[in-house]
Amino acid sequence: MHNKLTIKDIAKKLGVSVSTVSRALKDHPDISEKTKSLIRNFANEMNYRPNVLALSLRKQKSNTIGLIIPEIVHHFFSSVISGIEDLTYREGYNLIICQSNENQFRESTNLQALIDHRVDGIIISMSKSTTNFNHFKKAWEDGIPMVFFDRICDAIETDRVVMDDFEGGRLATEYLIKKGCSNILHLAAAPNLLIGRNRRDGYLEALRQYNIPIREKFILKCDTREEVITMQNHILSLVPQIDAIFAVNDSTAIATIQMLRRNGYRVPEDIRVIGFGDGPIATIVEPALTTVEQKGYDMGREAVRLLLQRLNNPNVPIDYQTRVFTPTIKERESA
Amino acid sequence: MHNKLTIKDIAKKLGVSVSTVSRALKDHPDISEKTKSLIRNFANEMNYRPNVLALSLRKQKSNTIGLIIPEIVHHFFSSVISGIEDLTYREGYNLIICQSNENQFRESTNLQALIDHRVDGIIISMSKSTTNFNHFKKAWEDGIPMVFFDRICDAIETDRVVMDDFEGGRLATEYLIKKGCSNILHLAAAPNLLIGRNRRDGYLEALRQYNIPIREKFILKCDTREEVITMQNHILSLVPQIDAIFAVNDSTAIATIQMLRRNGYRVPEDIRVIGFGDGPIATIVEPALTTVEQKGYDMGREAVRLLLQRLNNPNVPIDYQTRVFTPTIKERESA
DNA sequence: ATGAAAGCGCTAACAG
DNA sequence: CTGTTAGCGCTTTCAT
Repeated sequence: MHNKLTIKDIAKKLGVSVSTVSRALKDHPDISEKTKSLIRNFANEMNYRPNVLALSLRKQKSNTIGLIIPEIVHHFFSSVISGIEDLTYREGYNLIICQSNENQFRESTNLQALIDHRVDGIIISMSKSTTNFNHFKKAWEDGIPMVFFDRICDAIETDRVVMDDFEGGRLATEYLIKKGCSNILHLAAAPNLLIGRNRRDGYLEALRQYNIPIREKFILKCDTREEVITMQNHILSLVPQIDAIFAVNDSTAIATIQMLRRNGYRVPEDIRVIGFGDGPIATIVEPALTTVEQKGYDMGREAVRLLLQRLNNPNVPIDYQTRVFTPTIKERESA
Repeated sequence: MHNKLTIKDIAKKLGVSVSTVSRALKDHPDISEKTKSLIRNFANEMNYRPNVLALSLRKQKSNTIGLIIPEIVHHFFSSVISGIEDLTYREGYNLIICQSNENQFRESTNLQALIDHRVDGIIISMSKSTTNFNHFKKAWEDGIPMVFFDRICDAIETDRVVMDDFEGGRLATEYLIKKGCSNILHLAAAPNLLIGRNRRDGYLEALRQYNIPIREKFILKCDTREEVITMQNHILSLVPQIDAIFAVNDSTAIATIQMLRRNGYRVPEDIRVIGFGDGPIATIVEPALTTVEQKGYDMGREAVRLLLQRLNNPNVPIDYQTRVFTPTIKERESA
């Protein structure tokens, strides 16, 4: 059963003290080469492995970082995880992943669990349903390093990694305008999500820049495939007045395109459609989706980098930083 | 900084011994209701949280389960993770996730890291490139509970959760045959992957069952979108002789459909195409993909269930079990 | 009903 | 150069 060999066992077997073993194993200069190699060889042969738990307890540092993510089954988030995992692995950290399922209670439980596990730092993307930030505030007051990404919490100051959603929204809209569109419908996210607000504000800004009147009826809360179906009639009723659609995410954009085509409209000839995200679905649909590119993998790595910077310089106060990833348009066929 | 309150602090503050605090906190019958509530209330007020690390060290049990997965950015795997995460969360376990990136060395390092962390059990889906199983064997000999899912390792005996890929392949092929096809091309996975072999064998079995001659040239190693593009000419050269295609996974199926359509073939009228997996891309493509349904989320939960069954009955020897998820055809438009 | 003390595996003063 | 000792925070006999 399990690898039970401890440094105590080694010490006994070799007739030395535990501290000598401990030191030899970590190449302490005080130990003679002779004893070192003796101990080292023996440890290797016996396949000795230090007990990480004991180490963490002793050092008050678990060498683990925690991650709270709304949904794992989501291309953007899974790419972020992938980026995070790659870098933490390389740096010798472990990763504990929690899923909030877009639920505030669970998010708060997860946070507590990670703190209980004495993780060295936490990377978070906030749940959609979170409106109360006390759990974050408490963690912040406890002094545990946190970096938020994508869905940041503006109620507390931390390191952040974000897309410039405003610029993304502006860019997408400008792209449509430059293609000659001026009646642009925006399928928007729920207004309580900062990220959705920013994309919408970018949309508004582009309109303003090009002196295009803003019409409230051209902004619809509709950010899922299902919602497109539910709101089909409403959207269709607006279609005769519009020449383009900017959807807040790819799946909404794609659902819209399909709905449009089923109803006899051509994309992009009749209506241009642009999405946001650039997940795997963007390229396998026809027409291929023009969309705003979102670099999940890189954002994940950057989040880890910010965190490590803090963990590696525990006593140096570092100003909170915000890394902004400026999006680009991924030009394909739908717009 | 961090929550530093320990049971020792509480003991001192309240003028009792640490053991009394420890017992009170876990509702030991020996402690009087009075002291219990005294300690309890104080602990609550002071927001006491036990140190999980110390607990794990003491109990020789980390209450954590480990997961090694080839790639997180993959719909099937991320659904499995989601299922695993949901259940482990509910059962009060933590989850450490590692990504092997389809690389044997990294898989083996991950495994060692998890063991070092004294995880209570490990859930694994094997990397594609793994051909040497010593790391698994070693872990197995150490007695650490493992459950393999999907990409199982048949070199060692463990609990397993699998799709009946054979039946899936048979079903898919039979479906095509019943639609009147008899010249069915199979786009297969690399032969060293059990899962791919099984799907292929199912294909062969269906052919046999319906007395359709097996032609080697109708089995191509081609299991990615990229490979479809690379092999485009070869596939196209076979198309005049065939009336259907069974692809080993959805993305290959979809890439094939698109390639076919670009070359003037209609799907399903000229060629029927069926996939395997039923990821999110299956429904957003046109024609919607008929495919074999794979229940990642449920498989994830089942893997956890098997593991917990072992963890909760540590001294009861339980026969290794294999849970088989029988697939069904998800009928849509492409076949 | 409560306390003292040992120990989980390891590190790091402090001695010699 | 090496050993002794005191913890890290918690549980658990064994006393009382």
